[in-house]
Amino acid sequence: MQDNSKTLKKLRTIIKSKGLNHTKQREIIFKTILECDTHLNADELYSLISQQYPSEKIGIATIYRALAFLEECELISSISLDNNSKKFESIKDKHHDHLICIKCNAIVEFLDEEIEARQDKIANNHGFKLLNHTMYLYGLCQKCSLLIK
Amino acid sequence: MQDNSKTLKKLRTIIKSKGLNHTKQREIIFKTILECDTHLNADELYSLISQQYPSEKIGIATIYRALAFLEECELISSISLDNNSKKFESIKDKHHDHLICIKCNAIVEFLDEEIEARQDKIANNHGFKLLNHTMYLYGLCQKCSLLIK
DNA sequence: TCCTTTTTGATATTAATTATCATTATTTAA
DNA sequence: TTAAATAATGATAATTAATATCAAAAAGGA
Repeated sequence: MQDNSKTLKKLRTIIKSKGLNHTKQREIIFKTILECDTHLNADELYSLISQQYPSEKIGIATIYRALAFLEECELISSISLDNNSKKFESIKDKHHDHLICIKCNAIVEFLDEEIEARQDKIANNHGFKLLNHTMYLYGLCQKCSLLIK
Repeated sequence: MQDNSKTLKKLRTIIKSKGLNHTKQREIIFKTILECDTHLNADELYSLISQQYPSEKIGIATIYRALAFLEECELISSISLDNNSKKFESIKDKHHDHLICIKCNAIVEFLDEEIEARQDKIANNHGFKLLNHTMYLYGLCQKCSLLIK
């Protein structure tokens, strides 16, 4: 079982530092994203929370608001996919890049030290101080590749 | 003045090979994307075409259909942006990645064969057939780096 | 507790995209 | 060239993700 108490405390600290209120809803939403090992969009998150916390009755608007807030605080990150919906994941994991199937939207996370090093070098060569990057590889996963042939 | 006749011919060939009909509308839409040097979304394309071909009265549904078709034929490519709209560009220019200064928004385009090769390898290792990718490196350019220190 | 401010939930609204369908255009074959 | 068959279009209805509105509820501080 994972321990997210530290990350949840971070959320509380950020909320307080902004002079905002801690709420059950924001905690549940963030906790659910932390505990989930796949990428979720707003609707999927709404369904999941409705199931796991049936007594809370958290509205879909609150989900959207919390997602925007958490992303602003850099506690979660999002990807815009081709099929018109944004998917979110927590930023507790180490940095990684994404391999995305354009057919079934399967997402594989990976990290390649060689590319990371090369990116640094490229930035340096252009006089840039590299701070961050995003890399998305789009293609067909094995299963979809076979279906198409 | 650029010459897109070859690319337009390619469109005709593809259409014929699929047993479909060549139409004025598809030609105008593709031609407009080819001639435009910025990224356009469906609505921007609709406005542009309405201005440039006022007598044609091409409907917005036709724009969407043509965009989906052209993308399927790999004659254009799209990016899903954060603000809920897809932007399109023609695939005539050589592929490149982007280095972006988060301070002054300067953009440097680059291509690194080593990374490209590595990306292919990574996709293969995960059973993916790589079709496309995007890579954005964010940082501070030399000038902004100095200003901040 | 009371007061002020924030947050929520229900729902209306907006905006991008897709579906429907009658009409028009294109292609092919006679 | 013309007729029949099929594909494509344009107008618009429908759908869907996301945002805005607003009264009611919850939080935090005095």
